[in-house]
Amino acid sequence: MVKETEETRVQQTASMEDYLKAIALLGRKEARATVTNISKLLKVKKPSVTSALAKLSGMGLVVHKRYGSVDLTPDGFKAAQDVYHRHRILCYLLADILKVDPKIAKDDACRMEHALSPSSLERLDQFIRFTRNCPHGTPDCLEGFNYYLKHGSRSKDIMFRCRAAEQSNRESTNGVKARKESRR
Amino acid sequence: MVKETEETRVQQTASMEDYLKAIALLGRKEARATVTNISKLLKVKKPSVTSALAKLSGMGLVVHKRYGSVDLTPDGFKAAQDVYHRHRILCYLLADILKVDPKIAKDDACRMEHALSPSSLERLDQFIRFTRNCPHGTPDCLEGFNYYLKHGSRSKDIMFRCRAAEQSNRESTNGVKARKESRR
DNA sequence: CCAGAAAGTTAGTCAAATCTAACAATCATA
DNA sequence: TATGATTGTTAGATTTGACTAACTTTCTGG
Repeated sequence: MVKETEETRVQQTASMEDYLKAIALLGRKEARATVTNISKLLKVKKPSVTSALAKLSGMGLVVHKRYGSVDLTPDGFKAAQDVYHRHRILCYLLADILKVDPKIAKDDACRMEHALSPSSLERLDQFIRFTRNCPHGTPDCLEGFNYYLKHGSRSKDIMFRCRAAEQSNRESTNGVKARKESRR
Repeated sequence: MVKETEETRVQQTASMEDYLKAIALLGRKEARATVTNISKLLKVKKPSVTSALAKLSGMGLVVHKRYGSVDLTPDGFKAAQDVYHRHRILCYLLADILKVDPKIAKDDACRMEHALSPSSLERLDQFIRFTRNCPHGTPDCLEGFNYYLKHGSRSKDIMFRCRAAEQSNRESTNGVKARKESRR
């Protein structure tokens, strides 16, 4: 018997993930998910959309009536949510924690979201939750970092609260990974 | 007159960046950068390497003597350094700060490195430097985060040092970016 | 030195994802 | 309700980056 939380999640290509995300986004606004709208949003030509929809239909992720409506199946919806979650998490890290310009943060997130593994996503999510659920507001670390960003050095005031603790600092990972396996 | 720091850096594709990184890596070891070695490292077949080298030659990033040596030009070296820097920064974030399994961290970094803009890289770099140059060791925030990761909740002890401070928390960025412009 | 092994290349194929041009369906309104 | 505009599709070309099969060059040990 198979676990019910079965993650049979077939890996989408970056392109297909973008289409799913766009469809989900348009679907929940006044703007309907149509070939033309998707085309405009992703800045691709309409035939590219038609062809992508055919592929996504084949994978059972959308239902596309010829000359008609475009809808996500439950699987498609889940997949889209998944991409969008990765997107939001990356965006938050970049824009809100690291103070990258929001537009650039969004663009980067749009590209990186296709490359984030579940494990990394999970940890990033935890980290963000950690920085947000401090009962007194901005945790020291972020406050300190914001100061550091602005002035180029640490605030003496914030700094002295820093504890002594050793950090094992391994220099590992030679930095190259097979192209083949790094595809999604 | 043009600025001398002219960043005429032509955007490489992810694939080309991988080749550059591999060549740089092999170049500075006992293992020479040869077609066969690059092929093994990136897990692609040799004809793919030959063809990539032809392209990189055309771009003036490597010098490849037929049946012979493979060397980075100064530009190629710079480009390779650049990719590798992005790689190390992402790896550090994932593995050392977020405590993602090193192998997974490396794989993720290998994919995300192609999508990180200079601005985000810069901020990430600053953040990491910030977490490392604390004169007393691990800054509170990381110490606190490590505790949080292990126990699922904050350490009361660490927490009370957290300052009150308001955080303006905008929910922005609708999360879709044109595919076209998100290519490199 | 020369024969087989190893390394590298060439030529041609394939798949993914885009594009353009031309056609077909639907809509909107006069 | 006809007709022009909008929307969507089909067919076919292009690009990128991989692959296989077959060939050529270089190296190496007897």
